Amino acid sequence: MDGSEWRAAHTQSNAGSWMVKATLGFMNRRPTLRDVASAAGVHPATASRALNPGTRDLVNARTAERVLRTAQSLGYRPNPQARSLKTARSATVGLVIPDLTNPLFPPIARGVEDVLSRDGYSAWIVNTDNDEAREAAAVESLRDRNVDGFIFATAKLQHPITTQIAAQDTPVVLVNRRTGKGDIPSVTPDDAAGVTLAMRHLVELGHRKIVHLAGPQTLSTGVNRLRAYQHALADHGLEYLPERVVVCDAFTEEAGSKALGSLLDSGVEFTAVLAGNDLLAVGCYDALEERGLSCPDDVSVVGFNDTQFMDKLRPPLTTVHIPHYDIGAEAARLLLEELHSPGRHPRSVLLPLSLIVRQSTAPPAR
Amino acid sequence: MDGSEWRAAHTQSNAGSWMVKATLGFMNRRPTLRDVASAAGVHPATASRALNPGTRDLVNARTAERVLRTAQSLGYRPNPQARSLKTARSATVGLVIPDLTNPLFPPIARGVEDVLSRDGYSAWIVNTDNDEAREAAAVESLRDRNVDGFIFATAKLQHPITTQIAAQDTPVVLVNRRTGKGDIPSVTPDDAAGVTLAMRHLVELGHRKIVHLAGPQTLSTGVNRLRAYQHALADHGLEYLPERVVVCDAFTEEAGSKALGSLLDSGVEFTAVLAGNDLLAVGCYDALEERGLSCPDDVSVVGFNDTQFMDKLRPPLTTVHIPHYDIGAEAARLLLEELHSPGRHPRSVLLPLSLIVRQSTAPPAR
DNA sequence: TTGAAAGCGCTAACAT
DNA sequence: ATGTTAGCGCTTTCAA
Repeated sequence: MDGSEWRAAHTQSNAGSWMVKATLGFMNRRPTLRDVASAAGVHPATASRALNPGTRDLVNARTAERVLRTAQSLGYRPNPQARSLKTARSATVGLVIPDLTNPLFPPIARGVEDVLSRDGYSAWIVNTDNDEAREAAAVESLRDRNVDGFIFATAKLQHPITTQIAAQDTPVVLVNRRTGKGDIPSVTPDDAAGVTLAMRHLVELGHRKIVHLAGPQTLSTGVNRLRAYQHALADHGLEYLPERVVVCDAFTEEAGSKALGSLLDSGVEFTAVLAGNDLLAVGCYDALEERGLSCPDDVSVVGFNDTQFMDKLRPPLTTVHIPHYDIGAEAARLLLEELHSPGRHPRSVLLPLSLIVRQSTAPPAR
Repeated sequence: MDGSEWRAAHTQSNAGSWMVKATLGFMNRRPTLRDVASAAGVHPATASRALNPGTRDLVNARTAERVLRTAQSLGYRPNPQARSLKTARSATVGLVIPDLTNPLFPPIARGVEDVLSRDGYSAWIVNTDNDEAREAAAVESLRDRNVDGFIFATAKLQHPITTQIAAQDTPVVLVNRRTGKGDIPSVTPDDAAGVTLAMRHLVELGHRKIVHLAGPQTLSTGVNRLRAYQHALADHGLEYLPERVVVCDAFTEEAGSKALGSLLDSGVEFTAVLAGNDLLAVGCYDALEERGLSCPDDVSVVGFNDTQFMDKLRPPLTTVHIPHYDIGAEAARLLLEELHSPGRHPRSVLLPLSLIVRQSTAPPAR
């Protein structure tokens, strides 16, 4: 049977329709399948078959038609819990997000939802607040609710939870970040390519002393961007100096401010900063301002992600643009594939990105 | 029985625990209540009573203890769908949001989730994309899933959907916006007070010609802030000129840019803008920049909401700060009250706010 | 092509 | 204090 029809069958809104009946006194509860069946003069099993596109052709066309019309006129809507109890599926997907207030994630969530809903699925969004215990609890709760698959935006290089779930034949797709082994399908920006673009831009402006605020080295984004920074230095014939890298313990404004602050105060020489992401870059702005320094006059800054408002900052942030919405959409597509034909062709996708040059980068003063 | 205990009972994470059993070959499916019961040597009904804090005292203390331990050791987790099917409750609340990429809403959602989860409830977040049809579909889908209540961040002055749902004795709380009749509990910022603060600030700086970019007049926030603008003018002995107001059709950057653009191009004189919210204010920045004008040198701008990054704009935006997280948290509290004791004391809450003065406001040039 | 019957996992009224 | 029974609303064998 065609799963997508099965799910899409009752997705259309009959909003308020049974309420009309209720108000008119025909019925004071939601109609059930039995109600439809008896109103149509058939057995509930027949009504069920008629109502589900996948089994519809097991029933006489005229009967099916009659059942459909009856259901429509009663404003019947199937009870997903009952269906799920019976079938052990739920047409629902868990979307696990580390922090919804990070502007990177809402557009990704939108992409996920749009693609899923086209296929009759919905997303259950949970926030883990970057906390492993909360994540474990949230995931258990989603499992309890019989979600058919997961999309994780919380992957770490070592992330037992995704491994466990994937091992249980529950479809999983990672988004934005990957795990270390790379054995789980994922949709991420091409971190290395992004850093390459950013570094070339800085070098072309004339920068030779470029520091990197690296993200947590427990995350693929943190590690990949750091490595790409090192490679870019080599490619441009520049020396890699360990003191020019600070590893931040979180992708937050505060961590960025602290990291750049420590560099500025340490006497390490540099004219440009490659920040691990936009929030770290915003933290750089804070650190510079606190010390009366100017961006880009004293220091150039490049971010990563091109999140909302980065074009409105002072100064507007030069950053690597990633296709947020598409990342989510593509992740949902991979998951749907996996749901429809398990194990067919798992794969990981790197999405292309581009450098957006704004006013936070300029040639070095000297 | 104590509902909160009932729900909280199995909220703790046993992550992976039954998986261990499965791996060890004791069982290859999730243990059910029957499994627990038979392992503990009692009838499923007894196990159920023992497992639910609210009915626990109906059963022998030692038996209860044994059932609990058995459940724990098997890694038993109740199936919420089965429970919901039986009880017609779900310990779940629908959170209806117009647009998750508007930075106003994620912190509100966090507040909602935190308070709900403390009481064993979870939130189903749905995005309506400001579209009535999508909203209707989403709400129907939540109803299908037996949510116990709703929190709407999408209220319009005329908003049949909330009225309908509230009329069916489903608890509803509005957040950020209210409906026209004001008969549904709500938690909103004190729009009028906020505008009063903002206007006083502008007047004290010396502004006399202040325009207002009003939000949609279908929304309480749009209407309340416009009215408060008019009252503030009167309070300060300033004349209200209709041409100094532009009503925007959405709270978006684009609408703000268009609105201020039309004012600038129309020749209407003004030295300051009271924007209906931060996104409209950001739109003002765009319009000013396009015309080579400077904020605050040529025009002062005040926003509303103090959303993320408004302190990092160029120039940093003077805006009315509202307690985002608390708004969500308080809404969840009201809903929980309503859930626990329906019809006890419905009420609406206005949360206090404060003006954050930054660099987008300055005395007028002349 | 349709109906009968069973059961997903749980709770609650009733009986003991 | 515990067991019996029924049923929430649905799907899916199996039988006719």
